[in-house]
Amino acid sequence: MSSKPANPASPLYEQVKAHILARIGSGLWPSDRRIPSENELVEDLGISRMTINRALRELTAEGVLKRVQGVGTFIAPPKARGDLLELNDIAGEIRARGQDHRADVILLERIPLPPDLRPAFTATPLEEVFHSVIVHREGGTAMQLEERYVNPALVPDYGDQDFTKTTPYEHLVRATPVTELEHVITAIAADDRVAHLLEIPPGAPCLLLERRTWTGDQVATVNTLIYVGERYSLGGRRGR
Amino acid sequence: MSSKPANPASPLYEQVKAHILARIGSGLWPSDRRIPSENELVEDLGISRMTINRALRELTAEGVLKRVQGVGTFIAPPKARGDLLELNDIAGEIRARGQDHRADVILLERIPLPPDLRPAFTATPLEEVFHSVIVHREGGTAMQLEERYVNPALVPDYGDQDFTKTTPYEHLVRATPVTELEHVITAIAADDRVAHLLEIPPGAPCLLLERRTWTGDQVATVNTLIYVGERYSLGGRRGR
DNA sequence: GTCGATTGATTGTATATACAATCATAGACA
DNA sequence: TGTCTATGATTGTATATACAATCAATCGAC
Repeated sequence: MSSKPANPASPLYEQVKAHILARIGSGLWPSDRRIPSENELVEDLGISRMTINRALRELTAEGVLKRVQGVGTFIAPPKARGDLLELNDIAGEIRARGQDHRADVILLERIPLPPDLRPAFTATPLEEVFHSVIVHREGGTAMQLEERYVNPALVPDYGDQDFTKTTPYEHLVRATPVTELEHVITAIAADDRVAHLLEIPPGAPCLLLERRTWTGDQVATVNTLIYVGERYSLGGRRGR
Repeated sequence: MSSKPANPASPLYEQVKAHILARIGSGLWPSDRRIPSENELVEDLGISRMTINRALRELTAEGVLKRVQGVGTFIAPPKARGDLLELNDIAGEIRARGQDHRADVILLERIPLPPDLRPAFTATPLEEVFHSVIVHREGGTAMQLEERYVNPALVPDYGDQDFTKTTPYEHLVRATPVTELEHVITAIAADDRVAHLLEIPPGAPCLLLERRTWTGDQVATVNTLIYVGERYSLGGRRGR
């Protein structure tokens, strides 16, 4: 390795961090790779060990590295992402669990905007919307009932999709980049329709997630997602 | 101020952090207060300046302190929050609706750490925790059952609070600046205990929010919040 | 009274040095 | 072959020292 990192405008410890991040970013140091020890970096970079230590310690605190006393310093695997406020890709989640995902398309059609949805689309007056109802299954067991109303101006081909092969999520994420999002979560008891579609007893507790997304200044989607309480939870983590 | 902080089981810089967090938690050092300078803390605690500096630097990175070169070190104000992922102040929400808030304190005690909570506090081994159970009412109607386990090292006076006058939320926001947060949300059917405390029929759908917060590298609180599905929902909005 | 320079206080960074703690490996011995 | 101990490598912490950079207050000149 070469001598002192360049860019004297920032402190040395920051330069060491940048040096390491560049090696990670370039793929030179992939996940789980052991990097040179502190003393090796002292030789390589001609910087004091305490400065190296600070850089490595901060990258460790930031989740970029993991260190084992007596052993060495390793590139940490990328963090699993998942946040309540993000769009939920139930198919992806199910597959990530090594389970078989299946989508039962109950309905997919273009309809006149129902009067009770007018308030939701006030900002984006429409005559018609796409309406889809899909049950997502994990290993055959119903997990989520998804009902969506989609703005055809943004996704003209929504109605042509085969949602047994792809999912609305996958399609919408590409077609309607989310610039704003609002949601409400509560718990409901499954009524007869929901209980039937999700194959649970009437009255069983379900998580109801209502969500509206915008792309630019247009309402893109209005979604009602119902999860079987016993089979699903939403989680997230937020930190420094 | 007295001499070296106690508890030699942890490194000095951690002890200094705990020492400072205890002063914040006790209300001795409120928001925006300037704390003693590094050199003053060197005198007060008889520890090297580099060790003090490390403690203060880490608390700054964690959002607990803010530092101004040439001026001093200050207690950072609690961050403005207003998001699903943030702490929910049910009392504040109820009052904001112009409704009367009341807290029924079912229990508030200091207990040995229950074995089933050990995993939650793995990162912060404790012998004891504070345990509180409170029912929050809006205009007399039960809305939320709140159960909390609180780290006494961070909030030594938690057990002395009158939570009919203030709320755990108000107290904890001050005492345990949240530097990391994780949660799980799901829907449950109220069991007999919950149904009794929330005055709802057994089996009624409730939103279950389980949350764990960290202050610095210590687990601060482990919370179980149960909301009556029919009476409460959690919402949020996110934009660019 | 205003402006600029100086001073003192404080935080910020870097280095050298020392010792502690942990881990993995190699070697010795039964 | 299995166990135990010693060794070397590595990270972890603590201290002392030095200089840099920034801020606020004070002082002096105009």
